[in-house]
Amino acid sequence: MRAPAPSTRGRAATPIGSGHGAAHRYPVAIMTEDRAEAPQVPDKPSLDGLEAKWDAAWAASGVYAFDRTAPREQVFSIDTPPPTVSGNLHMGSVFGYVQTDAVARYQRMAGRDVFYPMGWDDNGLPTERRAQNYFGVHCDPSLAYDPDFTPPAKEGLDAEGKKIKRTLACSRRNFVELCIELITADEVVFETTWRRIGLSVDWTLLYQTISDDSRAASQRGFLRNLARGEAYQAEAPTLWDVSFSTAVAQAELEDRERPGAYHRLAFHRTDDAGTPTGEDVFIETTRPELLAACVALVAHPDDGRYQPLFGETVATPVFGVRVPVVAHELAEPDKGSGIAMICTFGDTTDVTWWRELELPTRAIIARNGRIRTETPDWITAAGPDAVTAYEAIAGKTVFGAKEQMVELLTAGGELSGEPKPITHPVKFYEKGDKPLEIVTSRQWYFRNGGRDPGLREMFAKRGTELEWIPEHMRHRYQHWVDGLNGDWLVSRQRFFGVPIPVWYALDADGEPDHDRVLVPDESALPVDPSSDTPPGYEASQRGVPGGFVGEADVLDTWATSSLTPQIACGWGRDDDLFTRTFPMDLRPQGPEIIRTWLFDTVVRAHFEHGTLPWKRATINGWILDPDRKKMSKSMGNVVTPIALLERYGTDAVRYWSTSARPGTDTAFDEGQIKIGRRLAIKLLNASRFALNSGATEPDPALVSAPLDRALLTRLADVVAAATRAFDAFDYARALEVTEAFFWDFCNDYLELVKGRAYGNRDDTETGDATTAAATASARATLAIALDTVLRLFAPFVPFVTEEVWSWWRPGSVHAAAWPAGEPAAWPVDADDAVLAVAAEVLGAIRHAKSDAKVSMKSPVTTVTVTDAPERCAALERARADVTDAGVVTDLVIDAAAPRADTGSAIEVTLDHTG
RNA sequence: GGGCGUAUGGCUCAGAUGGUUAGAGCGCUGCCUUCACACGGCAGAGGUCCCAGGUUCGAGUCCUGGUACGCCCACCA
Repeated sequence: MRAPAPSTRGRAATPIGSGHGAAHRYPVAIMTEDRAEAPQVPDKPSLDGLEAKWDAAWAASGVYAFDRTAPREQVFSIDTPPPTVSGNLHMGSVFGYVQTDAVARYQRMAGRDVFYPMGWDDNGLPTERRAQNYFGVHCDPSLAYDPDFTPPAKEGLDAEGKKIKRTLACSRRNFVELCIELITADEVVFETTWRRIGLSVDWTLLYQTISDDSRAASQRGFLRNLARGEAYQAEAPTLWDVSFSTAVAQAELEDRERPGAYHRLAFHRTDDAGTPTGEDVFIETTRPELLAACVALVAHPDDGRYQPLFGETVATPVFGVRVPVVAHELAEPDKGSGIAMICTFGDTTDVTWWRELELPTRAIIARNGRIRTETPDWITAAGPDAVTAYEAIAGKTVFGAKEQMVELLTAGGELSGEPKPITHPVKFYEKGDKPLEIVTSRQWYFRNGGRDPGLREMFAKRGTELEWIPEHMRHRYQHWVDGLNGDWLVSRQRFFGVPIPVWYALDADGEPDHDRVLVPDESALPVDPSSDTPPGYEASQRGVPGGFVGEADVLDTWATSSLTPQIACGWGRDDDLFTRTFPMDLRPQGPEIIRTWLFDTVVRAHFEHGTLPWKRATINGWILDPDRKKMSKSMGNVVTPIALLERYGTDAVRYWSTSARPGTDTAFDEGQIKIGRRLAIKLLNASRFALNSGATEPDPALVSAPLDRALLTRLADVVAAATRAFDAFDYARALEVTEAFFWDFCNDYLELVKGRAYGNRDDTETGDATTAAATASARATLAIALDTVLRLFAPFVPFVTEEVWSWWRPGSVHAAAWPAGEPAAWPVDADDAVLAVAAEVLGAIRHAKSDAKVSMKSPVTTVTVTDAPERCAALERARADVTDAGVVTDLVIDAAAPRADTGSAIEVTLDHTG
């Protein structure tokens, strides 16, 4: 029987590396010679430089290239999260991406054609922000394009090398050009950085979310949604970030605890004629600056204290505007005074009340976050005092207006007591640093079930169809879907993004008619409505009565990101590729973007294709930030991935990442990285030893010694366990079982067979007439074990395994077959008792030597082993190996019942003569 | 306020369907300058398995109720 050839996959059979490992040499050549061509084992193997060497080799050989001819069932496609191009790499990214890469490498070795593209998420706010800081500019879309525009700064510094203080306005087109200039340079660096972590992505499939293809896909998706009625525009109160001057979606919110204060304000009851009766109603508010925007007071319908007031009107303090007192279940009797003022709009509850109670709109906050400067008519109607009061706050920031209002209230005796400081959650845009305001504006929305229970049910069902790893992560999806309270707002008043591909017809007065939406032909995509012309119009009609105007807004970055499966798989661009890769097999991602990226992607695929976008999602855990530990700041030793990669090597960092269970939060632990490095070094040295012992021919037919058969028995179990684990996407378990085997292999088996493998055992003394066969058995077993272990480790530590592989094996280990099927051809015994007992006895001998404080190499004249008969029999079959490894002259094996007190009785009598 | 997750030696973590003296690595201690590896090897010490009840012949493992931490969601008066 011959060794099954490691099946090197056709496309990857190209020799890689430097001059050895030629594919033609195997398996033919080794079968015709006594011994394979000598492996090229360095005298001093080292991890240094392996990353650069093998990254280049892999790129040259195309070992990770996707084979576009593979049928769908053979393909494993991965929807890699496109990282935001930021110039540096975060620990969390390394963590998650490496875990996915291990799965990808397993799938590839297991025979799947892995479609594993990478993308850069370069559209959107982060890039805008960086362009502003880097070039010292900001976008003013009202400006005309200046072809000769020169930004005032580079790297945030002006011509004299000083930090710029004020940014210079430029046109939208100039601004976009600068953004692209920035990311183009960054992405070159970024790719280099990312290649450093050894992802087996096919870099020729790299995409950008701002590229023409992505913009076309995003716009096509939008237009299809529009045609089917899944996209619509509406004038509605919208969460608004005042510093970025853009609307934001529910998914982009976060609460932050902020200090505030309850102000107790006196509203005045009036008689039918509007004359104050002298009775006051007190409400408590944290936002007195919105008093001018008050449209009603509200209390719970069952609240006896306020029931007499329902239907009455009261006069607001300071302004004297008359507002009704209304009832609504959302009002909480035990919060504050139990009655609240409704403003347009102080918070989202106000929006609910305003909508459900059909209250008027009296907005006073402008989009820049300041109080509107023109005096509103309802203030004017309230009289000259109200106007004077309003003028005192007009144009002020929210903060300034609040101070002013407190003064006015105090002056009028309408502020009861001192404001009571509290801490309360305030909504922020997750990327912003000022509280969100709510303004009314026309925006575009995608339906997502937030306002349609039937559709919400549909998306909930999609969530149950998806396979979640770990399983409990599906709750996060479910809760998000259950908690949706509005459709997905997708328009953004930003500049560097995918333009919403529509125009509006202008009426005879030159005003846009938003009901007459003009759309481009799909073949014209991508379009920019600010410079392109809608079908049926001339460019000269832009902005003139009867002509058209382009939509100025861009799409939410998630509106494009939610199409990454379509973008990567070539939807509408490469139908052949699309049918081979979509729906995808795997979406790996972080838990924090289930509500955005994952959910939105499900929504888009459902609308567009009527399917899930992928079969399953793996959700990685968090890294507990080292900043939370006391060390980093005070000690000043902030750890960056790059520094760790340089210090310990990529394989070591990958080892740490893949040690963490799927979906499990993990504390950053540099110690674990050191262990990874040690493992990599151990792989080099153990391999060197095995190969220098003549272990080059992994031929199971040569394996005869009981100890060797026992080792392969255990290895077969390890292969099976690792395969099972990987099939369940539990890479960490696969690593664990492989690693455990490897250390035992080094510490026990290697020591036991050392002498035999070298072939330096003396026939006359051992009385072993079959020394040659025994030596060949040891060597073959070492070769099989090494060959197998390298492949089992390859998904985790790709560099060191490839290095060792190149010493003696053809092709790339990453194109080699996963060894799942090979143990079937091994001479495997029913159990591994021989190895277990031999290792135990060797351990006992070591223990005795350690207690005696003598060298492990010091000779022992007599070792007496008393144990159960079957265990003694097993030991007998490895007698020579044990005496060799233990440097024992006389091994006495005494078959007896194990002693009651110790169970098994291995008794070692150390009788050393040195 | 609701949901999810986590709580195991100094540290980081394993411990399917409950079953002999609870495991690993790091760190610590002692020993071995061993010819693959001192970026090594051998050995040792170290644990009320968060708390309180319960089910069971038997619970780290199941149930109930707490506590602590993390994350997500929730209408910011």
